[in-house]
Amino acid sequence: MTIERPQDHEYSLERSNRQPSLDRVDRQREASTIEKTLALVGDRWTILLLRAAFRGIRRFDDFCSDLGIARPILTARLRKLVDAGLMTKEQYQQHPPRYEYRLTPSAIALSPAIVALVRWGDEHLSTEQPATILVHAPCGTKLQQAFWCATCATTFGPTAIRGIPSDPN
Amino acid sequence: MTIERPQDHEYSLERSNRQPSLDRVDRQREASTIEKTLALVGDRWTILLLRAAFRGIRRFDDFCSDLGIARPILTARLRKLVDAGLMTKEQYQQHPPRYEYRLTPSAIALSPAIVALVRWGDEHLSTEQPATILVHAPCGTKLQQAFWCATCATTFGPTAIRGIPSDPN
DNA sequence: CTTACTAAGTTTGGATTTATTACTCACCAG
DNA sequence: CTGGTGAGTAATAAATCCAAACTTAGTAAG
Repeated sequence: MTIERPQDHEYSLERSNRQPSLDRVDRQREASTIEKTLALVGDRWTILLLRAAFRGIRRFDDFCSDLGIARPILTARLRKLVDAGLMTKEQYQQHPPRYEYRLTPSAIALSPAIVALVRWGDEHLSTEQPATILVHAPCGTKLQQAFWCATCATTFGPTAIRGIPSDPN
Repeated sequence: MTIERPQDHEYSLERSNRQPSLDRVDRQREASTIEKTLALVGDRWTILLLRAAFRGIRRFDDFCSDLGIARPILTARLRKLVDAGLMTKEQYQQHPPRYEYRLTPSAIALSPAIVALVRWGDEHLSTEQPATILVHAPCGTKLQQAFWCATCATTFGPTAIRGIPSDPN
């Protein structure tokens, strides 16, 4: 009994979607958002790509040589990010048509996650001094990252987090 | 808040040297940490696995049914995480030998990144209300996440981040 | 006017990685 | 001795990755 998928190749790369069994659909409600998030940015290149974009890289060949990513994969990733609204492709020159890719506000909102990953790697995986450190621009102090409670006006660590069922009403 | 990218390649120290081989090595030094990080947690399952562990899941089959992950992949991912020191495998019962997998402090330190991803997904990818929301345990207020400057004693957003070359001591 | 070059891709074919289905192994319960 | 469970392994099918070559559209050099 084969499980032939109907062809919905909107994004060829997203087709790794798992075929839901029934209890999976149930879990869908709870977990699908992060699954969607990871389907979008959870591969080896996408975060690297976004990070390069945060560093100011905008053009196809610059991404290519900066990351060492193969061209077809870069094409696919850029297209996926553009389709997802994380980047825009803009023509910056008419005569030889040339494009550049820019981050949208939605992608910029991902920076806490990327920063957290970079910082974790620097602290737990790196043997030597990281080459660059992230600082608070106005004062140059090394950046820290924290959970923040507006009510208590305090920062806190991961042990003080709790997940509660959302109560929309 | 303006959509100002936190760069503008004024000081692109690293890109001045365009030698392909050198450039690669050079990039190594700067980027290898995040590349290692992503090699470890940057696939579709590992983050999901960690998130399940954060929710309290510890046993092989529970991961399996909670995530819908295939067994061989779960085996591989768990082994990778154990090897990397993110989880421990502990025998909790002798007679039929049974194991449970627990997060190490190193993995718990990843929670800001995972939380940031979950939150981003909830805000930018989800159509409906997320099923659970994360709150500050003592007071129940919805958690926020921020960059924090110890010197200025203030929180700030991604636009106030700058990367500077690290200056050891 | 032919050759060379650049930016931004696409095509091709093979190597590598991931996933799925089916199976093992050790133990326990009846 | 049959069936069930937890924790895997094996074999195979499928998707993905990458390198290198090719395309396209325009510019520059000789």
